[in-house]
Amino acid sequence: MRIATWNVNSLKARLPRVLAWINDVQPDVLLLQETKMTDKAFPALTFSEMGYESAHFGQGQWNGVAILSNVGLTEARSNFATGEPDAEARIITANCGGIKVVSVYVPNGRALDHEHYQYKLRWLDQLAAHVATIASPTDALVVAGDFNIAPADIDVWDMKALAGSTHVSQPERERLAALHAWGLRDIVREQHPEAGIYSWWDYRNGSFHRGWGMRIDLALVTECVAQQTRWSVIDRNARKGEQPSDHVPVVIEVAT
DNA sequence: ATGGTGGCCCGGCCA
Repeated sequence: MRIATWNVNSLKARLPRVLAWINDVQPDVLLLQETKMTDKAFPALTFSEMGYESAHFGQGQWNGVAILSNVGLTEARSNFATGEPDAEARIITANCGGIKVVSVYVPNGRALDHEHYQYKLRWLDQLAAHVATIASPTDALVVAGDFNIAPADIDVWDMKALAGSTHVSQPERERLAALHAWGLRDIVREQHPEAGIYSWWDYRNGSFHRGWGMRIDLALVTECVAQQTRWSVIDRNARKGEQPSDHVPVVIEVAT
């Protein structure tokens, strides 16, 4: 089963590229983030014609997450399964072909001294609670999306340039470590220990061509999924050409 | 590095 995650930065603006990418890569399950549209505007029929069932948790102008699947899609659930429902559309869960998948769009945080950063940390705590509520570490589970966290220094182009900013701070990295302690593994990093593999580059300053990127889009998997992951890739080519998202897809191939 | 792009929807917010 081929499972992918992609922050598309507006599904409306990105639809031609998303459809072309699906035809090219043929994912079985595709997790989307930042659709930036209402549920009514979500092109479910277009995906249906391509053989995918879908579930969308939209908000409109901002955020919005979705799951597409051609191996079945049941028990779709928007928002957190426990605690206070989040006010924003950032997480959706479903069962797809025997694997439970969660599409997440973690808050950006903006700045360490910003109120939004505290929201990010609280949101990550809620994510940990959500995961523990919907699954156990022995289940087949994939939690993937835009985490807005670079797990380690190797995941950014220059730590000096990012000193004191979000995405690399210790408190958010500790939240990620808590997910690992529960039983989720960063399978892409395990399979690709080298430096310089990024999933996001700023639109500004020619960051992509300068290699100024970060690996902030993650596919976290439980042990049984990790053992079955044949290969994984960050599809850097998706950042090239006309009207790219600033993020690229992350793909894992899981034997079933 | 800190706003030079790009998305939302039409001046400013957000990433």
